[in-house]
Amino acid sequence: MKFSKKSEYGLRALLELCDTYGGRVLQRHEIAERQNIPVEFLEQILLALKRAGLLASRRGVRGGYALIKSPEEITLGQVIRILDGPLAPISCVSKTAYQKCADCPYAAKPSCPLQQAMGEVRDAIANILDHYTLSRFAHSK
Amino acid sequence: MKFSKKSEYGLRALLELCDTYGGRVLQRHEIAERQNIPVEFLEQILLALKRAGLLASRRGVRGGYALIKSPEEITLGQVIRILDGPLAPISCVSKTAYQKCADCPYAAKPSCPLQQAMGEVRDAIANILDHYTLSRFAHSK
DNA sequence: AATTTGTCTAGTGAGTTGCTCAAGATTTCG
DNA sequence: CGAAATCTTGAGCAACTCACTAGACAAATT
Repeated sequence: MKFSKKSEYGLRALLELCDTYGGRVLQRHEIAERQNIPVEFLEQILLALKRAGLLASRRGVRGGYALIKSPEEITLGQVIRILDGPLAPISCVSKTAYQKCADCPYAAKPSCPLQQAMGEVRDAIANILDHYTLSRFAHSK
Repeated sequence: MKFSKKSEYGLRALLELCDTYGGRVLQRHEIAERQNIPVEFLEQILLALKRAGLLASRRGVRGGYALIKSPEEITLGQVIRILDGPLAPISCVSKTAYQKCADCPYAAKPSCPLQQAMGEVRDAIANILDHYTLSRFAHSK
């Protein structure tokens, strides 16, 4: 039931990028050094965030990465879903990636007893993470 | 961010055992068949729950497993922690298995920005799962 | 003693995690 | 233009975890 290093690194990298939002770009090695993240691994993360539309990048000598959405628009939930997949603790209660359980004897019946509890957990997690924006961390370094 | 099959199977097995609580014992193959769980895998789960004090067992001809705590006393949180480990999404916010993050630059400083959010998530999950007892599912088959 | 159960330990194949490496594309600067 | 700096892409890999299997063993019942 843990988040991966990928999410953790991704969030820490975004915290750095928040601090220079609107200003200069940051290069991978700057972020990596400040946040203590293996640079090549960080790169994959930054690229995933770029493909998801959170970051822009420029190659070449004065290249680097920068946020293209404002910190108020980016939630922890978004970031974690990009890097770690759906938040739901079991897929039969996921809203973004629902899947019927294959082997559960309750799957066919009107209501699975576990589904209700797990649904509540999913909602609680999503409620927190989808309302936590990066701006809430700004300059809290 | 998912729970394992182990937890899911464990909870489903406990639902069966709730139904016969106070009455007869259930054998592994009965539970396995009804809940569609590979019997040898289920066994490991039942043994873990036994070692944790939730179940008793008897060997031999009329052997089997039975709950030794009442369904009101067993919470989903307990079960999941036994089978899946701590609930916290990152170990630096776990109450049952705290560990300082090694590489995080915020680890030393008074407050890590992510820790607050993750702590809230942990509390939300624990609040739900530690208050959901097995008795809430009884006879909802 | 034979059978039926649970107990324990180890193994195993597939997939994931966390990370590394190397070749290539793009931009800037001299 | 050419060299250097940077991002880009894709492959590879060791270690681990997950979900399960197998087999020898212990105890209870008949």
